[in-house]
Amino acid sequence: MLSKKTKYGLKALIYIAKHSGTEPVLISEISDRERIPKKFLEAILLDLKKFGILGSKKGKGGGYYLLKDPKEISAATIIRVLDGPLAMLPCVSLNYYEKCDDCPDEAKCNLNKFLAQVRDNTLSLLQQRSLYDLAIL
Amino acid sequence: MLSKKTKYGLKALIYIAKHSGTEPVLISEISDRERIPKKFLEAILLDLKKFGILGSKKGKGGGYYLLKDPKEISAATIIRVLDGPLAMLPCVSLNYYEKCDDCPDEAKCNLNKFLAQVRDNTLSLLQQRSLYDLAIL
DNA sequence: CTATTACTCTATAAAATCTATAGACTAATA
DNA sequence: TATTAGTCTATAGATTTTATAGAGTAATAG
Repeated sequence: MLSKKTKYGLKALIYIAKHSGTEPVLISEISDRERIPKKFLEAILLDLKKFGILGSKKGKGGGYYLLKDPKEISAATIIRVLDGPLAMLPCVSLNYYEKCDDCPDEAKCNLNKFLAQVRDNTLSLLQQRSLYDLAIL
Repeated sequence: MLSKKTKYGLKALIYIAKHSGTEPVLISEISDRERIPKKFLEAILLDLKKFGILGSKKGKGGGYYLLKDPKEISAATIIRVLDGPLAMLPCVSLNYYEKCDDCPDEAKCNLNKFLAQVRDNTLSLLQQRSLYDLAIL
């Protein structure tokens, strides 16, 4: 399951994508409309900024805005940034790989082989869906 | 990510499937061979028993054994029993459905539509893979 | 019938992660 | 220079995860 953080982050990005105009979008607006705790949302948007998905501007007329074309931001990227690995185990993660303590030989591990298939299967869908797709869906 | 509980449970089931003979398989044998903490494994196997996947026998010559043909036990079922919902959010879960507090209209929620696709995509793979497949993979 | 074996049940608890909230601070604009 | 709006640091309650301990119960062998 996705964490609330990730769910909130996805909703916020979709909201920003839908409301991208000349002006940046306010945290408080997103918080109100999407019913996301404001302080929590601040932290989430900051994460998305650190990763280079969002930009921000302070003061009046400020807010958050997308740094890239929504078509260039994949669902896989967003979920990875907010939720961490997509893979079901660290030993099959492409971006957060870690060896299992208990596994003597990964190449012979049936679970590893199976979960690598699951990863490929999930990834193929999440990589081809962009924020643009999510916003118009 | 899957919990260690689920990972251990899957490994244990694969081990039992591979070593199904006339005699049940000992907890301590699985624990030793698969390097799973014994007391933790006891609890996990008990869960799998409560759900009807495993049977057990006490005393000498006792242990755990599969109650069904490994071909009849899907990966989806195992993961649901041990890890809970496969869906990325409760609002798209078939077996553990729960409405979002913050969502005024699920039918109009883009995230809901998208994650329902992800669920179908994952499910189609997990349901067609059986414990038999995992054990021979 | 009793010793041994092996699963069962209840309780407990440390550690990690998740879900926030508070408040002072900084930058931008009018 | 007042107001607006994002930034940063700290903290903290709740929940979940990952176990461990130990007494109890059922089955078998001899």
